[in-house]
Amino acid sequence: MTRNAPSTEDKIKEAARKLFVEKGFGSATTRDIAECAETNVALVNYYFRSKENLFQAVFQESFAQTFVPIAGILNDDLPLEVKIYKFVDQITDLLKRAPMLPIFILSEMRGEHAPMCQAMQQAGAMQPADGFRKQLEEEAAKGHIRPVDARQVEANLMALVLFPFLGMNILKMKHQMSDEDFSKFVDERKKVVPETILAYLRSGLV
Amino acid sequence: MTRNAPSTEDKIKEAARKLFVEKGFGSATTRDIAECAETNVALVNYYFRSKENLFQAVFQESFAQTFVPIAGILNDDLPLEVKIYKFVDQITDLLKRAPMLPIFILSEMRGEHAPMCQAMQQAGAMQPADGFRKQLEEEAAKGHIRPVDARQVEANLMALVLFPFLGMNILKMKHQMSDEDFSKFVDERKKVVPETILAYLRSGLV
DNA sequence: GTCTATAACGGGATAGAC
DNA sequence: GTCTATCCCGTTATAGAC
Repeated sequence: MTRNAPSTEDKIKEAARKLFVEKGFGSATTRDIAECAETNVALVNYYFRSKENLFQAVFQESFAQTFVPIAGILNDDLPLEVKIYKFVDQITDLLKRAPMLPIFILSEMRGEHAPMCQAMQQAGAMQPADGFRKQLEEEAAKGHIRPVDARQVEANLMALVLFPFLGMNILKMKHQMSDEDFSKFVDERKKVVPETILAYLRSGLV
Repeated sequence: MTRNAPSTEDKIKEAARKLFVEKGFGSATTRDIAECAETNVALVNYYFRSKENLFQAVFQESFAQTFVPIAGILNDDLPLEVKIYKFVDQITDLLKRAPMLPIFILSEMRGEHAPMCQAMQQAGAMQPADGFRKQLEEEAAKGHIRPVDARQVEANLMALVLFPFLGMNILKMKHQMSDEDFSKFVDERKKVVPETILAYLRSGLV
């Protein structure tokens, strides 16, 4: 089972992924995409019928690639502390390989494409992290952590992990970071972020 | 001193702000903008010479409106705990009035417009929060908090405050929030976020 | 300053040959 | 499946009358 040469369809989708993520739906053109895929516009429309269609395909894959693992780990059956470290570690590594995915998803999910949200909600791409909520309630009942709003804790986790990638350009500029500096910075956060979350959960206990 | 009717130039800039923020540079058209400002495309180019020019004007104002207050409060001369509460409170209220600003700024700061970053860096729009760093060092020396990397703490603060607005659509969808629910959610964060930051700073002290 | 009209170009999409 | 050529429309920008 050797690695096949990618089909034209795949090359187009890859090119589309690259350019949509980099420039957004409005600024990426089908001509760009065709050229980047080393074909022509006719083939783009042959395989995907329209730019909008191609975008939907790319967006949904990107969304699944990012947010399904997030919900997955949160609902895993693991001790709380282990889970939080695992979450930060794995999502950080995932994002280091695709740093523009979060800003792409969040920025395209407005304006004309805002209705997509609802569509994906119904497609079940967006599980409410119920397992995580229950776990927090149980730990609070046992007195291991203080009682908390699970939505707030989940938002904090997502915020702390995603933000450096969302604001990558600003961070690099502000602190004059090279790519390598940035990579170190987010690796350090594999320690900082879980400590932050756990300090909050454990604060105010008698 | 009564409220003057807005000049044509101001109406155009307002319309541009609305549409650029809502749809992004690529998807907003000068026709949209002209119509929204109740004029015509000729006047848009009369006042701003090009779409790109108009965009720059709008973007720089938006950037200053968002990130200058952030750096400002962090460098204020206030006790640490007071400052953190003030920061979260004021930035949250600011963003409640302009919830799309953060996603607009971060999403436009890529691709073709990425070079803008450097331009604004040099324009001094991006002070490194040096006062805040020194304050954290002093407090650590006094044993009030543990020794920390100021960049990480600053990133945490920004992340926790900005993220709900960056991910507004996802949050609302995920938790089935109305506008009012969302407003309550971010108001609750005026307590959660400072507690989170302070718990981290104070954790591990003997 | 403001308008109408139009130029000049680039965009998405398709027809039709191979 | 793949290509070239082309259509048609929307877009940015400008010319020129008022």
